[in-house]
Amino acid sequence: MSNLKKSQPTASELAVLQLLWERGPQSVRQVHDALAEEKEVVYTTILKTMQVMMDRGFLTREGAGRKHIYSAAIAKEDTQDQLLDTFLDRTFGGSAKRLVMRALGNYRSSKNDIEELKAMIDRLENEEQ
Amino acid sequence: MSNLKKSQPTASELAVLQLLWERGPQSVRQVHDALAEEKEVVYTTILKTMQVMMDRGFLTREGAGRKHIYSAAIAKEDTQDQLLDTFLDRTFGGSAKRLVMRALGNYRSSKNDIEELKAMIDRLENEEQ
DNA sequence: TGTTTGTTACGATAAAAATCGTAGATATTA
DNA sequence: TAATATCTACGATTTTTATCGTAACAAACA
Repeated sequence: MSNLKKSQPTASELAVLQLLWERGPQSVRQVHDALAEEKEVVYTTILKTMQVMMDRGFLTREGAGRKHIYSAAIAKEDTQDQLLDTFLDRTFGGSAKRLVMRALGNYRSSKNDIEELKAMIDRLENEEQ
Repeated sequence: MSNLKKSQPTASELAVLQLLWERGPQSVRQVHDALAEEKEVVYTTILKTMQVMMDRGFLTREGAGRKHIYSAAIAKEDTQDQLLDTFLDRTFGGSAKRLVMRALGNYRSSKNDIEELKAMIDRLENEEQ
């Protein structure tokens, strides 16, 4: 059984990925402008980050003329799952239950959220064999 | 409204904290020996880490003779809450619901876990005004 | 055509985190 | 007491992450 930890995106890389997942393929300029609204940052910083992400296999790109258009090369769900797993170990000693209870306790849920949650629980109960 | 990000413990620091939260006050030697079971690491690395954590206000200590006994100076729950909040933003775009659904989907829950979860949901529903 | 503007490549630097080695003091024990 | 073992303090180094500046080139356009 392989126990290799796949390398995971860093915080800044994740910010880029979030954007690409949400808005689809983007140029460095687009990513920069969007991120710069949150926090001042120089264009080439984002460029460099995205070039590193290419090397790490997190992004692909297409050269449309002189510009490049970047896309996420790793799936949102897989990535989130891996990060969740790491976070769970580090912070909650691996207990998903504790994490869930805490999240539910700390953040307000709408009526709708609660309905979905109930449905999820029903599914879990039925899955059990 | 203060928007200051309190500095949060790093991954290695969290490993130390987990131990102290779980087992209570410990010497560097004890912490080192426990952590070394997981991953080879030199004694002074842990010592240094814990000294830094003192500076950062994450630990306190008592000098019992020549040895020091360290305790966690920050509360487990508070710390977990802050880390959860950061993680939620970074990885799930701030959506607690998505995080919860994912956690429930990915990790097996015992009958007991599910009961607790239902109880929690009932509480949430009643809290609503 | 020549000037301005936008883009990439890439090294350099800075900042943050993790790791280690050595020196000096104290305790233990042979 | 002398040798050995255990600790702490602390600087230094390494590793990882984040940030930036400059050069080269192409595109737009005055």
